Amino acid sequence: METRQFVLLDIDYITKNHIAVIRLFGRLIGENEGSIIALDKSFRPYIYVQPHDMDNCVNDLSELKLLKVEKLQKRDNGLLKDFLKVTLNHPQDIYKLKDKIMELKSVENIREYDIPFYRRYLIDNGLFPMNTIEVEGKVLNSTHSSRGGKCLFEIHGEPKNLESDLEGLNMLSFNIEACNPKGMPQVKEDPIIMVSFSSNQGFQKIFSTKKSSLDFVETLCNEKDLIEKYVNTIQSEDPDIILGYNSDRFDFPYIKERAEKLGVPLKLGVDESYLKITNNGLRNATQIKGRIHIDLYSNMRRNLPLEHHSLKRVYKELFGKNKIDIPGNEVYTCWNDGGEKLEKLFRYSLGDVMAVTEIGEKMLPLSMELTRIVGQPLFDVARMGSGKQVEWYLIRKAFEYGDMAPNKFGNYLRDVVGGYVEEPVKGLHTNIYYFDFRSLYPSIIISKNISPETLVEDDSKECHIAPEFGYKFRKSPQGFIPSVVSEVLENRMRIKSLIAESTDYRERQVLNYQQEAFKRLASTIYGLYNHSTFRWYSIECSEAITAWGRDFLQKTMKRAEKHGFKPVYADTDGFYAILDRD
DNA sequence: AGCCCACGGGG
DNA sequence: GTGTACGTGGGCT
Repeated sequence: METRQFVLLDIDYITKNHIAVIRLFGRLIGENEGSIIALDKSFRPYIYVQPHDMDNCVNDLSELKLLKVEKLQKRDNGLLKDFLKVTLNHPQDIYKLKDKIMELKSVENIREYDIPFYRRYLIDNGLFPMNTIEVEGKVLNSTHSSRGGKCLFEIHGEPKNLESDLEGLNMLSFNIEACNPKGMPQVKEDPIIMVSFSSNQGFQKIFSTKKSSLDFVETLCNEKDLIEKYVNTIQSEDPDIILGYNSDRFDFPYIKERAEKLGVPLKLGVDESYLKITNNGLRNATQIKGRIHIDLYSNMRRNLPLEHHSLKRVYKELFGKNKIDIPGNEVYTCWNDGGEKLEKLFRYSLGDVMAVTEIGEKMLPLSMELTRIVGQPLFDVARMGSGKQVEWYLIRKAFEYGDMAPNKFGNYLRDVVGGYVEEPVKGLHTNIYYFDFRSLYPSIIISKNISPETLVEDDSKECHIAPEFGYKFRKSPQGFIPSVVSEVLENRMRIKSLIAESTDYRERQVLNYQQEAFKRLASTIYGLYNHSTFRWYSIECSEAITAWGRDFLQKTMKRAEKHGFKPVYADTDGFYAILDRD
């Protein structure tokens, strides 16, 4: 038996002899260097069955080809209930059998049937991507490469999650150029004329089909050679993270189609697998096995509230600097006229890709910390909205607490009355005081124990009663959502105190990203209560929170007025007031 | 006011 | 892929 430690970058499963095998992709740390693919054959897919009648249900299920059926108890909506854990051979079997199981008369419902296999694996094993994982087992195969070799490993026993710092990951940004005299390049006609690279390790290079005296430009004979060079560069640089700007929707689809046309295999994965473009709704997402492809454009749209998100605009916002710009419609003439214009095009292209690296270095730490909290792959977390991030965090918490996750609900949004607002009093005010609640809504969730399962009809227990609506929330025991929210806030406070103690700049930076990530999670949760796509959806919880919010704010304003403050503006969780000294 | 649809961003 | 799906703003009814 051997031990390996690695940063968990990515995860998927493959099928071998009809058995699903989990693959963990990682960057080795410690004595061994390079990348690792660790196989785990031991994990099986399962769902929960909620029976009408336990005995009949066990009987009915025995007719189906199932691996195992076990009775167990889980807390569901606050009550301990009996369930059957149904284990199957292959994740696909769930897709095939879930309707059949649902149709059985003895079955009331099926639960947790739509948690993807690799996510289930991460949750059940307590593993967090972008953390260090320790595995025991045997090396199946190992080869050497520029960055320390590749190791194929078979896991025996339980993988362990170790707390550790995250550093030394190789980020490579790329950017392609193509041009058309009349507008956007057309993939059917217009070849790729250059590919630019920049890494956080100082690698900077342009491959092009035209010559240049610039030392960072290397010339290839034709487009086919250029794309082959592109593949070779990714394999030799062997990045953990590949960055692009709008690469999900432009660079990768473009390069893929050109490569197909020219017959170049795009073996970009650490296992030499092909890139895969998946359709996530309207969006494309390009996956490369063992590397994390992040399209910073979507990240910027989510995290920077700007009027638009061109690379130029985002770069200016984050660094206050302008980069060399060539308007899209001039690329064609620069390329064809050559000379100084062409040199400028090369410099522009390199500038773009270097900007992508800079933005990545600045913005990715938050996504990485979020990944380490949410516990799903960075690739996924980077493409999730904050609502989905929270939901996956909660699904993991539910597992930890022994709670059954609710099923998905619906797909609509209900309008709920928001916070209390008083329009500003016109005029120039001096001597202004600002009163605000710290994390108002999260605090209300905790103090009023607002959770779907604490909402009760009867008066038999001690309850908090919501203003305006009269909804009753029992005072104890603490509800699922309130306990998660308080855990999140406690974590944030703990991290803030660590920041205060720490003297190491880098450590403080990481901690600061962590506390920001927790803050985002906490403040997102309340807003999800009125999204029917949220598994813990509850219109009553949503209404109760804002009702208490309005109540607290108005009461506080009245008390302030008694002490001589005159409110001039109020909004949701705070108000401005002037103090009359006359 | 509500519904549907296109767009973003890339050269 | 244990399939699923963005947010917003404008035009139209």
